Amino acid sequence: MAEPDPPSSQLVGMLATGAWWVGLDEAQRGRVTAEVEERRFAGGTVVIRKGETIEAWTGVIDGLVKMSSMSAAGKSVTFTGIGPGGWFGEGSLLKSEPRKYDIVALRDTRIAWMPRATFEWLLSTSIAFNRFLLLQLNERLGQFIGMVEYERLLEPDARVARCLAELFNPHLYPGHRSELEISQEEIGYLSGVSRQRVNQALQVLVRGKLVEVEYGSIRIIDLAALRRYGS
DNA sequence: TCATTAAATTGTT
DNA sequence: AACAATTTAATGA
Repeated sequence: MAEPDPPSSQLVGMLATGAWWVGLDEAQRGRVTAEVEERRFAGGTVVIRKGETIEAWTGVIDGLVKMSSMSAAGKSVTFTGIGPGGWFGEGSLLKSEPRKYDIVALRDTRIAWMPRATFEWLLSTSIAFNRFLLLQLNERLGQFIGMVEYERLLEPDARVARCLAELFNPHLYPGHRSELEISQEEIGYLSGVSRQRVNQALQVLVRGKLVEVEYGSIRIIDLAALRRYGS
């Protein structure tokens, strides 16, 4: 389920795409590389369960996870998806609180696992790391504020559009990706829309030249237009 | 390399 | 939710 692995080249590459990495000196980079490990999760399995005390800062190397909450009745509500290059869990680490949401792998996913000690050490020694966290927290705040709006007001087309825009947020998920391997079913999970409706919405977005759809993947053409879609 | 088959994904109703 | 069509992946000759 979650067996540690020696650091792969992709893990190192993923670390290097983070904006905070550039601000670290050699010694700091060395310690981070030595202490971060890689863990694999099969699709559908829980990476971090709601209520668990978090002992690591975590980032997506490869794959896709969703941040969601399950009601007692078994209904799940998804808050956001996190793709390659994205980090999460800093909130729970900073507050030393148990996680408030489940993190579930939507498909086979490799996670970069930075122990709490490493995280706190970076926090107390690197200004670049602090700046990165501030930016990330601010981005997420904006993202969730926007979500309150779209959860209630927007029609399905717009919800899918904004969901995609979030997935390609350059601050939260760096690396100049314009294409993401994600099925329409997965987009449905993330945006709270049925797969069939996702299909319809995507066709509208394709006609509007906002995205291109290929088998099993989406390419973003006009990110700015996706962001403001429906408002 | 090519053909066959199974599995995943998409498009439609 | 069900179904058909399409694409990909896996298998073996």
